[in-house]
Amino acid sequence: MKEKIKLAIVDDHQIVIDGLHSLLSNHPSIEITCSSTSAVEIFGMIKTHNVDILLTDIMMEPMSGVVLAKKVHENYPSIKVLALSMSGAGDMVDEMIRNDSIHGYVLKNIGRQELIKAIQKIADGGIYYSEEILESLAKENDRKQQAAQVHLTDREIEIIRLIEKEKGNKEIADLLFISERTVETHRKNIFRKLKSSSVIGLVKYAYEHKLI
Amino acid sequence: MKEKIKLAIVDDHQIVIDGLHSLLSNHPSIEITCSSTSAVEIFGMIKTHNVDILLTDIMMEPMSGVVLAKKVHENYPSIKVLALSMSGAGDMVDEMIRNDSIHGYVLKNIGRQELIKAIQKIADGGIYYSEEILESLAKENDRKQQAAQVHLTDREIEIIRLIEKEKGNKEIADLLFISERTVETHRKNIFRKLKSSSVIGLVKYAYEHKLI
DNA sequence: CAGAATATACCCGTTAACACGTAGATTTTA
DNA sequence: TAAAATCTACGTGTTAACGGGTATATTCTG
Repeated sequence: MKEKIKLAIVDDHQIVIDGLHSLLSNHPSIEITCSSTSAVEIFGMIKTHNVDILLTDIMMEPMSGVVLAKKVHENYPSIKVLALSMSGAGDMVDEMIRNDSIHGYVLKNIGRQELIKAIQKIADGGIYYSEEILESLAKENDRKQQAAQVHLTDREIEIIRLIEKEKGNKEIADLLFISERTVETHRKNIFRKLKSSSVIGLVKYAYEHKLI
Repeated sequence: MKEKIKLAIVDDHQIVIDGLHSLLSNHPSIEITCSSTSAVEIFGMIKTHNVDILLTDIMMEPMSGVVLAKKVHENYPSIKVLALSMSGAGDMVDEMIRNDSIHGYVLKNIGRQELIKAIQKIADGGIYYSEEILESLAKENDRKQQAAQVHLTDREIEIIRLIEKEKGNKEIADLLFISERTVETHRKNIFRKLKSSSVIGLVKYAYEHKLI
């Protein structure tokens, strides 16, 4: 008999964890080794638990699944990540795929069969993206091509979105695990590119280009 | 032995249904008689299935849980409704409680114990609202009362528009032939009224309320 | 007419934001 | 492989922005 696929689950809604648990735990080739409602906590847990695949929600506070996936990929490159999302929030998918931090992305309206299929495919070294995700990925690409006229990088857009949420430089630095100086540098570069000189210009740009 | 509590479940995410199913189906006093990912479908099903309590998600397309609960209450007044929500989207809770269309409201980060407790309490003719809901309900009330009092004066709107045009306090003062101190005072008053603490909040408010 | 709302104006203190530089490490692209 | 872009990071300043007050004249409104 082959080794079971070892899963870690993180989702800030306990009920979803329970649901996934019940759905998957009785499957012969799948084993859930740890789960948590906190991204920070699960990051600590996968150090000591055996984990092949991390099943993570995307929209989580305070640490998003995007950030978690990246950290996991950097620190435990052998662990695969399957992202779960409520809606096809395509914003971040693209970035995650590019930096190889995730190996699959599915919506939560997925069925049991498809979910297991996705897990097995990823465990075998493959990738899995649901139809809806591929669609919204295409849309996101269109949007980016338009935004390319002003050449804002992914990182810069990420920072604009945080600025728009009224985060200070220090907060942004903490959220992205970078130095406050770096945030200032990004901010300056954004100002230069948008020919603006205050956050107001950024927010206006974000609204007009539907970045938010 | 007492009659089992008969549940209907609707949530547009199959995974949540499966989760709830697994969580509740092995409970001795609970029985799930039907479930669906469609509000329309479940409304048809409860006609022929025995249902004591309808467990429904709030954020659903195309028919929201709010509408569904209301229709169920009108057509089958004996059926109790327990609403489930991802986040404490307090907007609609208030309305639902007022027209008696729901008997309970919990967040999806609820645990198994609490969920069962809620179901049993409602089955016994009681009501159940989770702490978070009660809190966000209170907040929502505050927000509404304050929002009703947000009467920005003409002068203040004039100043918001200039701020949005990236004018500094000094520029605004010169344009309106008033002192820079006065502009600062207006700004402070606006902040106070909008419960914001930076220009970003003002600009967002202006965009959202089509002041510009 | 009395109270509320509005527009005006000032003081004091803190700090986050922004200007202008420089520069190494990594990744992408030509 | 060389060049370009991106992300990272630091130093040194200046100042506009913001929080906390107080206060007066005018207009609106019950």
